[in-house]
Amino acid sequence: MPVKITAAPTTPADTDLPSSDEPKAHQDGAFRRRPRQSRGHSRVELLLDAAADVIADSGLDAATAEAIALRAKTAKGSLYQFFPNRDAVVAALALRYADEMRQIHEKAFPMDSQGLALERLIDRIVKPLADFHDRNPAFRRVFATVESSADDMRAAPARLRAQLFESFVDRLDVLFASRNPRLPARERRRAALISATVGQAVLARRSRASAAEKKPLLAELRRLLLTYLKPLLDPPVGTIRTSRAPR
Amino acid sequence: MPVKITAAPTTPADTDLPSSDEPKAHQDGAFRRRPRQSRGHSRVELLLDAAADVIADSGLDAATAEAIALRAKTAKGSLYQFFPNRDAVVAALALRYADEMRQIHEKAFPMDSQGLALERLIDRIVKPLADFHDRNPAFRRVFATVESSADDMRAAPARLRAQLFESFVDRLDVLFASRNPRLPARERRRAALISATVGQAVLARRSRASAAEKKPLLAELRRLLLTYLKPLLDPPVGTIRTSRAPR
DNA sequence: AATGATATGGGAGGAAAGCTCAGGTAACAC
DNA sequence: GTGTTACCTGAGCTTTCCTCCCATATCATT
Repeated sequence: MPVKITAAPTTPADTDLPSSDEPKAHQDGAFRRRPRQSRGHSRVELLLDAAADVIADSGLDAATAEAIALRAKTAKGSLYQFFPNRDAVVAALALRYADEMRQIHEKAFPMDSQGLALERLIDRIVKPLADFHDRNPAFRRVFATVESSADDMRAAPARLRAQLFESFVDRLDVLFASRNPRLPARERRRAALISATVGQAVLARRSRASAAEKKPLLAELRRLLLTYLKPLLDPPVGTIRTSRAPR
Repeated sequence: MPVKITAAPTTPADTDLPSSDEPKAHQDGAFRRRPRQSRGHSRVELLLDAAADVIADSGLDAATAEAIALRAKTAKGSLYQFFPNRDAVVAALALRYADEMRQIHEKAFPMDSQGLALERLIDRIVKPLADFHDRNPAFRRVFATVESSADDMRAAPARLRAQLFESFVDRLDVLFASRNPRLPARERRRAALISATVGQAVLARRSRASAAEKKPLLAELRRLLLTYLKPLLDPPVGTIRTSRAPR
């Protein structure tokens, strides 16, 4: 359903506002008030889990404040205790996903890539991402939001996804550069972009496929990436696959 | 009874998608009342165009009945004259897209594929789809709706997209079979699925890319598909490179 | 030109979701 | 135990947007 948020009166009598220093950076806007007791922390986690469940089951639009609260076995009021509005819940969930995703990326890109066969390298990156999708069925949907949406809160997941994707492409770019320094930069980046796009798409499709098809689809993705990247990264001796200096 | 669902298109003789010569079988649900004067017809077109504009500019959620009517320089009441509800407008738009898309598919898959080089074949399919994306910036968004959504009307675009995708995969499947009859069916279908997924994803990304990158991205997609499909469709050794008369 | 059929526009009604608030309970510090 | 602060609750207020209605305007046909 179209959900527009209102300017939100925001006339809270006092609101322990900035007060002083703030080590937090981005999450400042995501919370109305940060939880201070363990009870509060776990409630927030509960709410995020509930949101993920609802979204996985019935889609983003079904994740109304009411539905989330209900699923979390709590009251709507509690939700608004910590979150300024409904979209902030989804944004926070997106943040949680993004964090985990970033960790996966961190791990998947080894320093010592040089020694690895391309095949192993692809495996090392693709596998944990597939697992992540399996573990988080709501992930795809949270980040399925499209870019525009003038609204700031609403656009948060899309922005986050763009960032995440960007940084992933950057990593690929660096990796490719280290494997084949003779590959021209533009071409290299394009290959990184394509690889990321393709990987994302096939993984998304895989997560909707029947259990029996999951493994073969993953294998096929590997093969696809391998045949695509091989000529770029492990070029046949003495040839560079570009227009310049064919030799 | 909203939009008719016919899964399993498989053969090239069905084309059961709504075409204007059918009185009121399928679109009965999509229209509250069909326009009978040219004025009404053009108003409907105007409304759909307006909806496409709004969606392209500000996303699906922004396309409220009010916003659409405003953009079309008409009144909400007129909208409800023809459409039973807001979602029906989007559904109708989706239908319009699906129609055009189907025509493109029709044209892109030639009967005489046998004689064509794989490279030309890919071109012939990919190019018109890229053009379509360029012509219809709202397309991606209309069909971006995720599958769930218990609502019948709401889910129409997603169903339509699934159908369209399915039929596209079917066509690829048939094409692949004719090019390499020795390819096992499951493997063949998987290749078709992957090809379609990948093509879709890269085209979607391309439509968001800068003007300068559009062409190279398309070229890269072609190369990707070529290297992926080559070993499957034009197997290196012991192949039957037949056009007809396989034996 | 008359007259019925069709189309238009704007506003009322109402449902659904967002959000608030006053009043309560739990946790923690002393 | 007492005080303070953090948290919880859920009925209800507000907003948004869908949908209906109907007076008025336009068309189409005799």
